[in-house]
Amino acid sequence: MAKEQILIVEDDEDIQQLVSFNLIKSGFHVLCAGNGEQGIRRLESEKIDCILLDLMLPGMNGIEFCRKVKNTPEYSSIPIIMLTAKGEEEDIISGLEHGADDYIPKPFSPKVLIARLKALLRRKGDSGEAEENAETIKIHELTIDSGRHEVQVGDVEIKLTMTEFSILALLAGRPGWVFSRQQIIDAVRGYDYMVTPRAIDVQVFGLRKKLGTAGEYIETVRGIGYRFSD
Amino acid sequence: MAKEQILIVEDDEDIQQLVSFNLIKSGFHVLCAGNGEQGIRRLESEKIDCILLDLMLPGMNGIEFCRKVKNTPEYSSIPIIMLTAKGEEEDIISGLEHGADDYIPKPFSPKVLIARLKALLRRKGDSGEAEENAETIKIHELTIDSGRHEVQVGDVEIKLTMTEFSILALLAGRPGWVFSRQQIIDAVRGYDYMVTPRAIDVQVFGLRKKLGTAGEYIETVRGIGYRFSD
DNA sequence: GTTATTCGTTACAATGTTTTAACCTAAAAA
DNA sequence: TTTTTAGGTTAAAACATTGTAACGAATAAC
Repeated sequence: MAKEQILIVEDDEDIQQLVSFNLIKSGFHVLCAGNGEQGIRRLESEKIDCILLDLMLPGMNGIEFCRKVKNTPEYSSIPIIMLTAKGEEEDIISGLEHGADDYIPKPFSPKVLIARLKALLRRKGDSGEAEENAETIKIHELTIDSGRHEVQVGDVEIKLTMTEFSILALLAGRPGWVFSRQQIIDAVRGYDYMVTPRAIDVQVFGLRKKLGTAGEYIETVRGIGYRFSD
Repeated sequence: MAKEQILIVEDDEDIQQLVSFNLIKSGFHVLCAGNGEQGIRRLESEKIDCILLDLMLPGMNGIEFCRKVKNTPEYSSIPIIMLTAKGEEEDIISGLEHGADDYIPKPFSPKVLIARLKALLRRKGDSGEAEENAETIKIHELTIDSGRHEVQVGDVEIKLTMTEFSILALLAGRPGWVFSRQQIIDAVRGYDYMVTPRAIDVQVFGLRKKLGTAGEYIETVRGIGYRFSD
């Protein structure tokens, strides 16, 4: 997976540096903004995966920033973690009310920060992909159960590897739709995964073999890619 | 369904407020008590659907409160979620032994709290008033008693550690379902607990060893995680 | 304080999976 | 028909995942 970009909106330079240092050390890309206006501008120009937001800001305050982000459809799904000082309970509540996803009370240890950040991104990631996961796909005599990672042809269970399973689930999830080899790679291994497209052919070959006659549902579209027949 | 009434027993006002706010936002009715005695009085005067209980309380402590509630037939079916600080593992076990239904380690995010609470109420709701004990899982020759933290293979009792027990209960609670290592960590240690996923392998190894032949029910799903066979 | 327990980490070997590259065949284009 | 191109098939190499043991830190029990 590509490095995630984190936007820090914080006016105190020391904290900004501290946080930024730790994030970079943990493998994130970091952008900084010293106030709300600058933060918004950063959002406009870059793809941000998560915002770390100090509530006490000069100019536009944290709550306002939070509201603005969450009210902009384009950014509303970006998770926000508030960094809050003691005695800002009022603001914490207000922030959560305006759509912030979590808060970390100051002083916080870098470890806690990283842990929470990762947890949040993980949760976002899960629910994001879950949309494609129609729990159980039934098509022709095939049953594809994502929850148990199991495929059946009729009543016979077929043992598939992770990649084979993912490809089958992808194709069968949209019968009739043609996927290019690159699309399959992107979906199954993530963008920025570098392989020869031909690797997919080998996977499809194995898949067809294991599925037996049902393997014929996986059709080759010459010059384009593969699809599952409907 | 009518709004569910939640009783918060917690002496720290900040936390009380924060939790209460989030519960209200999620559509619950909330009552608060600053200590155990007050909590009992609330129970007497109102119909409570779930109790959120801080273990560190002035006066009557959390465990005692827990015991009292669970020993009163009238209240014994009310689920209790403990809010526990780090380093209270002893108390967690003790609490679970005295009938608490779940625990959430501090610091917790409001979202996690809500999620767990809803999950618990759903479980209680499913089994209904009819079946009091949804706490014991029986599968194959295994008996897993969450209430008293005990596992038996046939008639032989197996001594498991907290973590091993939780993992087993999680997997066996949904046979056939595949859990990723990360899901197991989130469920067992709380969502922002940072460990290598491989720590789960080691736990599973120990678990299989202790369970003997029954350990074979814990299946490895290569590339994904583990599951309990059904 | 000392000892025992639990849990996370790391290292290594064993095993399984995925990619590559090669060659072969079938379909389209010339 | 011949040439070109895309896809099928296979084996070997590269890579990833898992089981397992050993170590160490943190905590609880003595």
